[in-house]
Amino acid sequence: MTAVPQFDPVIHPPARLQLAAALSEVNDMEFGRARDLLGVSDSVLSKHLAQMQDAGYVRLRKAPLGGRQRTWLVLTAQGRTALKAHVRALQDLAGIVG
Amino acid sequence: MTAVPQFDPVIHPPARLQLAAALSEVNDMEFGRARDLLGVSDSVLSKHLAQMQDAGYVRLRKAPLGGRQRTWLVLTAQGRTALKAHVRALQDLAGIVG
DNA sequence: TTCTGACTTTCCATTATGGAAAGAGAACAG
DNA sequence: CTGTTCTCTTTCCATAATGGAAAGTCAGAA
Repeated sequence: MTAVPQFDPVIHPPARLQLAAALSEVNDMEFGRARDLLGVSDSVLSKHLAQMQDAGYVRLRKAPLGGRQRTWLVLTAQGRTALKAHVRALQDLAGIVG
Repeated sequence: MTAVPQFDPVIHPPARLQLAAALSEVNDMEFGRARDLLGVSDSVLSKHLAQMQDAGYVRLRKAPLGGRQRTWLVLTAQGRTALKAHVRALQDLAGIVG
């Protein structure tokens, strides 16, 4: 009996919403940069990424940089679509407010 | 070191965001109607309302209707401002996505 | 082989959210 | 006046989410 539109639970939480939005701006982003951007610990980012991967919204690409292995985060087409849909639902609210 | 904008924690959670948005459309709304709209129990709505009242975003007006006492929910000016600010932050993300 | 850097996973604490049930106050029935 | 009923509130509990610290993993450096 939920008369209101539901939001995507994978994307709605602040940390993941901000991450998805940030990733939508670029082709990819380094793990460490994303961690600093969100202001969370390694473990926390890693766990958020696991959820987003399970949903198929993010893909991790591991490649060496400066000798060391680094992880690059990429928003998938599916992730971009989900983000757009979520934002559209929010914009509907925006429209309501005027 | 949070480089991303923060959302209003009182308004961001789905249930309260939807409630705030719904209240922004009308002058007031009956408790029971809001409860059905959100699809939650009396106790849950009551608790969400308590948080929104603490933040000064909602005011409860008790008045009789059909003999019985009813509670009407009203979004305060402060609540409307907060909702707008929150929505604007979300629209910035929307802009990012295109 | 050992050490390091860069994540990942486990462990634990805190907080949020939700429902059921008990409470509280007002109005109605008798 | 007393007992009920209606309409929320508050309390009690259970579950899930989120976060950090610390331990674990793995590839490349030394």
